[in-house]
Amino acid sequence: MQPRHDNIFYEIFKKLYAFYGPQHWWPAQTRLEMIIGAILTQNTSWKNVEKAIRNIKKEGALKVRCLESIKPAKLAALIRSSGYYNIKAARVKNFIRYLQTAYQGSLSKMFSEPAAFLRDNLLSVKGLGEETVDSILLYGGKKAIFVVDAYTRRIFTRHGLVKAHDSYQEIQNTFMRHLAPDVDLFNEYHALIVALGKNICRSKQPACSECPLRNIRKDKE
DNA sequence: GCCCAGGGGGCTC
DNA sequence: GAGCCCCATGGG
Repeated sequence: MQPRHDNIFYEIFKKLYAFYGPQHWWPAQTRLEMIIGAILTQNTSWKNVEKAIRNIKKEGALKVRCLESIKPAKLAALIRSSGYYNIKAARVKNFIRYLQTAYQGSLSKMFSEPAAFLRDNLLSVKGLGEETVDSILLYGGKKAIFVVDAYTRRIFTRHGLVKAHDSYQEIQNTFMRHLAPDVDLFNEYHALIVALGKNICRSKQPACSECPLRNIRKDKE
């Protein structure tokens, strides 16, 4: 099925973009920093992650070699502000080990893999779930993979565009059926959904009066 | 004091 | 496959 450029998924994107403007995701200087950030931000506000990343940088440890040799307890101390620091230290180490083993520590080699293949492999790394892996693929690898998060589920369920009990995969497929595989579009769309979720759609009420999506219609489906 | 944040794993049934 | 619990800090 060819995605049409006039369906409600595009309409919502346009509304959000007009309201919030470009979000400039992912806020990281390197791909490695992006990936570490994706792990650290699991169920954690980005503010707390920024401090953790600053600490790793200050230590001069934001390099594959350093992250490989650093002791888990030391890494945990550096990322303390991001919460779940013991688990996340282990998750970072798990990823680094995978990167070393499969790609000799080269992110360029890793990202040269086909997206579907890389997705499956990253999902087998303990501590990398669907949202984290898809973020890495989209924002780190520039692959056209749509990232689904809790806001996406909440907001689009509220608008009747996904079913309440749809799986992650089903929601992702819904978006990718309706949108052209465009990295920049997927990048901005997910970031805009987060912007909306953070601002005014936190409540469980259906559409507050200031919501940029308050007049959205679903008769274009 | 409460609730939540840019989740994921493990366990139970 | 769905429903819990655990991980843990920091900000509102």
